Amino acid sequence: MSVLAVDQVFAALADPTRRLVLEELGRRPPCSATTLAAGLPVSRQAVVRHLQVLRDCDLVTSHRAGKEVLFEVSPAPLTATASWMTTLADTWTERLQALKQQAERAGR
Amino acid sequence: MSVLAVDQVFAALADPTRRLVLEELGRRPPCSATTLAAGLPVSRQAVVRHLQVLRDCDLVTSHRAGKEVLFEVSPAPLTATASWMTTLADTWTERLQALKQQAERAGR
DNA sequence: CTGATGTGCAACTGTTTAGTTGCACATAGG
DNA sequence: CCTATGTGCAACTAAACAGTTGCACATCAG
Repeated sequence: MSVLAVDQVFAALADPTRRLVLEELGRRPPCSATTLAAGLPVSRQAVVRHLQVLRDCDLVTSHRAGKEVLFEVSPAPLTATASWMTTLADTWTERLQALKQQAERAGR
Repeated sequence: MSVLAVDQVFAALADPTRRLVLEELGRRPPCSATTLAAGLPVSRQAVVRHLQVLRDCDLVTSHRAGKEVLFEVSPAPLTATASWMTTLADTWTERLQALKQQAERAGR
């Protein structure tokens, strides 16, 4: 997963309303932006823009069905970003332990 | 980990400059904002504000040493947020699989 | 063909926030 | 005591962004 993609996923998940859209979409069968907006405290256009952002980083997928566009959650980037974070955290933990051991040797 | 904390961690990591500060701090021994700013393309004040944000969600810790304040990475919230994301992704994956099985039964 | 429902696009507003600069205060060293 | 260096606080600017509203276009039903 590229760093740019991680950047986009973080930026997408940083907004509370956008996470709300994502969670609401996760609770439903594939549905349109209009249907989704009916159960949310923002306008349809706002939901559409959020869905576009989420689609740009592949957190949702969309396909036309007749005259409406159906959206669906796609959890793959979430998993990838989570493992990226875990790797980073592990690296820092190792470095911190190395620093502490170094401090112990110096203090002895 | 509370949802509010997850919110803060996402908001903190969403900014590229702030991730740069965090990564740079992870590569160094504990150091001050002034030292850190010397190796970054932004002013000291900008670094200070980023470090305050990072400290608000416990991604870094700080302590006074004489006349300077030393900062250090603290990976715990990162690990917690990563596992939160993994859990969410797993939930959605299960729901998607349930929907597909339902579609198969309906199509038969 | 006509009306109804749904989507797409553009302009506008208000708010948030990253970044800078300037200055006041505190602390170590001569 | 006095100067260096480092930190903390406040005001200001510029850019990004969420949200809204209005209107044009497309699609299905009668």
